[in-house]
Amino acid sequence: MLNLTSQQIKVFDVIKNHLSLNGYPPTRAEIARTLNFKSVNAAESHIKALVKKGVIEKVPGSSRGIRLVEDLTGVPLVGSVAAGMPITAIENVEKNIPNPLNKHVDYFLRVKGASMVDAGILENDLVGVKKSFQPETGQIVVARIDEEVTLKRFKKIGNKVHLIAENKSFNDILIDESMNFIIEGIAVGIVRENVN
Amino acid sequence: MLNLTSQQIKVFDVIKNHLSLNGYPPTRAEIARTLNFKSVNAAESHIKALVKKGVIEKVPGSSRGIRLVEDLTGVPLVGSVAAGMPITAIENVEKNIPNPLNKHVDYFLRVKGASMVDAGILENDLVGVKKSFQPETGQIVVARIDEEVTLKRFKKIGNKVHLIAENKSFNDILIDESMNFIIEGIAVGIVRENVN
DNA sequence: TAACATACTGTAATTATATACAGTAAAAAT
DNA sequence: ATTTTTACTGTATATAATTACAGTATGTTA
Repeated sequence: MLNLTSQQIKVFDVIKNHLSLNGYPPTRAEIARTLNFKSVNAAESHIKALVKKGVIEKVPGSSRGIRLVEDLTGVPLVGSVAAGMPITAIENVEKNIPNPLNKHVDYFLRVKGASMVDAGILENDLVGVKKSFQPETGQIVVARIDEEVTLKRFKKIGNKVHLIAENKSFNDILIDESMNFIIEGIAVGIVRENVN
Repeated sequence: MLNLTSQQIKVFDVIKNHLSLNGYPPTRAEIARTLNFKSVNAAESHIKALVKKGVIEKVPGSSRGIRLVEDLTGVPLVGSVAAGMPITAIENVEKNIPNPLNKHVDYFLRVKGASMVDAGILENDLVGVKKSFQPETGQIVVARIDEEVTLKRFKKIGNKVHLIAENKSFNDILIDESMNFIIEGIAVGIVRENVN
């Protein structure tokens, strides 16, 4: 997906949007119209460039014969978060997965460790996360403390934030001023790819 | 989806398959070729009938301008199973949901009760199920005992089948000849639509 | 029993679409 | 410094595609 020029990205997005809106790809003329090209050949040339760069495929002779190479539907799955990176940085994204939850999900995060087993969240589960900075007490949140990303239950007592593990063998965390602390989002669902 | 004739179903399936294989709908000529019609107008007439019956939409003047009205992607979600019905009978299907699991799922079944909480499977979780009649010991299965559908861990000891609940307050079930017993499938994944 | 729906074949016309070729111009890579 | 890539306009053409019209035949509904 990299190495695309800004114009090529525009053309790519027109194709992508046309597909999701109409259920079939646009013609050269439709692309040109959308981007105010006065010649259909402008679209054709961009399509050739996109094919050359491997992001789309062409079916020669076939009307609307354009296919997206990568599956861009679904929600990014973040396996582990590299230090100093925003969670959804491309470098962290393993793949895209379809969203089965009937609500908005910004990303899925793979759970490390067993700190939430008593809430029915196991290691390697994928937590559907909605970006949010104002969780309510009782919600399960994705928090970042000193560059480490963790899943805990959020509780505000007075104006102190407690992060509660749902596992007797784990200690709760009390946030204080010395910590580099931020709420990344709220857990809204779970996907488990394996049951044993 | 009902009231379609067998030929109309064939045409509908050609459209559906062409979409999933190629990413765009077929032309009249492609439909005719696939079904060995000698006239493109046979396809055109069937398309008109399908539009009239409300299962597809046409975009007039647009090449390949065919849309499926119902979203047929995804996997059926079965809420509860009516007595005497096969699990995936249309009557039991709540809706279709996209499959986030990287493997084949025949249907999702909504979990009733808390018998599997110690395996991290909570009430109202959606279990992704693959149809199978030969589970291995240790696998979590969907079983039907005397018309009741239940989720348990399968264990074969000698030639006796035990269905183990993963919850101390539940008793295991030992299957005997008097029971009307069948294995419906194997759990391959979980989707939880709500976390609290 | 008439009207309508199903299920096609066959022809034809208009329009939709892909795509090549000929240019121009500027930026980027070699 | 030259080649290549990007980014278009403009023209043209062969073919892809929709869609109407004219039939034939059978089965179903009113």
